[in-house]
Amino acid sequence: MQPVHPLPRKFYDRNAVQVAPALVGCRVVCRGRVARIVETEAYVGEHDLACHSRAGRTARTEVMYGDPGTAYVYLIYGIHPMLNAVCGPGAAANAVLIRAAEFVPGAGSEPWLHPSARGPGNLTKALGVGLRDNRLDLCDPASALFIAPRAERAKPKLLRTPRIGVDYSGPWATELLRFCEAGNPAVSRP
DNA sequence: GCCTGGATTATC
DNA sequence: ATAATCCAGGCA
Repeated sequence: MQPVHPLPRKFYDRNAVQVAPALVGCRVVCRGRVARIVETEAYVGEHDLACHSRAGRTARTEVMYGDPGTAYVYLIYGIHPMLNAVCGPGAAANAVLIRAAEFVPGAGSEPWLHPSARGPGNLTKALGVGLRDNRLDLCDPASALFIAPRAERAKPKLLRTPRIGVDYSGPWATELLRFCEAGNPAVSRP
């Protein structure tokens, strides 16, 4: 078996709208558990009214201005950690939210406890991603958390839809910035 | 300091 | 439809 190696920093050093579709099919590796990404969302910077960096540099968003390829993990509703990958270009404060992934048979991961439990909160729970993982370098193979390229050759068939849960963001609520693998049952919603 | 609300989920 | 649960961000 080839050692699974992380995507390089340059992969992330571009707009989230480019990175988000490219991450579908890639594998999240967290402390020995592996999951194949099937759903992502792009948050495209300060002008995006659904993006946390709309507030500019703050204690929370500082990580988004750091190196592309850094993990941005935050707590939503006081309950669920959300996993993001910081994108660029440079310090453009873009990020991709990893919303759903599927169990990979024989890849060292365990099946999800509840196959019906989907969505970004359940993903972090299943993988063991927590707030302590905020600011981890996703490009470091020694990192407890990183993302590896697609195992399969073919690019997944993608569906493009508005993002989930951003109704407050006015015109940005309808932008087609969510990318799902077509027909995959692990996607949080059709 | 105080107040509001959220990139969600499970349950009624 | 709504509670759970807590912190970031805005404003005083």
